[in-house]
Amino acid sequence: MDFGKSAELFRALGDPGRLKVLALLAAPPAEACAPAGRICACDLTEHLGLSQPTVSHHMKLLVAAGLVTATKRGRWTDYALAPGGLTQVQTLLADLQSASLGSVGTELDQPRPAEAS
Amino acid sequence: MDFGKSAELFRALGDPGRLKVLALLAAPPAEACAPAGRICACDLTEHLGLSQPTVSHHMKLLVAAGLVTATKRGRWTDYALAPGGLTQVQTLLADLQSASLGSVGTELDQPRPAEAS
DNA sequence: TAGTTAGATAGATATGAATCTATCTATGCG
DNA sequence: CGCATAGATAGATTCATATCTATCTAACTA
Repeated sequence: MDFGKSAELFRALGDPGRLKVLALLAAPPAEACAPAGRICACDLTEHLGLSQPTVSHHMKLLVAAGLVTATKRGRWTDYALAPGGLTQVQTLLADLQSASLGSVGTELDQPRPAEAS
Repeated sequence: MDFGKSAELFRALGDPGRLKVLALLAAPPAEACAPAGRICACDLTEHLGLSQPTVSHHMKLLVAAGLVTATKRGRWTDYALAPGGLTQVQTLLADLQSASLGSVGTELDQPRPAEAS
């Protein structure tokens, strides 16, 4: 298990707004803008009560974490749950719990610059 | 679903060192100090390669998150996985994925002081 | 083509978080 | 009881992160 990568994934889930996005995407409300099963970025600001750049920032993180997909549609961007994204998280948890981790002692990546100083 | 509380739980998992602790506790190595199935705080600094106060800080977060239990044994403190702790995380994920969330629109707690300003 | 709109990006700011040294408190031992 | 030890806490530092305003880029429309 790559603790560094896993930690990144959990950190992506560590914001209430981002959790709300995922919940919305799991059961997308019918909106006029987006095709069925997706949510248009233009609707997310109201759902989240945050400014447009903030929403964009959060979505960027979710996409980078592999939890969400973004599809451009002209001016619009539609977001959807990435297939297998949350399942990957569940797998990480299962692995963590079963400790099927091989040589645990050497698996801690050092992704932090501060540790290099 | 309480997104604020859930986010806290995921944030607790969002550090590679803390993930490593959980993995160690899932399959505790046989140490001279701790009783079987647990890990003594005195052994964690070496496992993690961090200073004692840093380890203490991390363990405090894991205990507060309900993922780990701490048991004083004289001068020593033994840590173990909290029963149902990681299972709770799995449940949150399952809930998130199945979107059995009731009225999603009102569930975002506002735990952040910055939002009050 | 000029103007409008959607959404990403840049930059600033305030807050949060990981890490360390130093210190304190509790426990154990001679 | 004085000293040693374990581990929590305090404080400082550095880096990360959430949020906003402003701006840019791409797409659309008249």
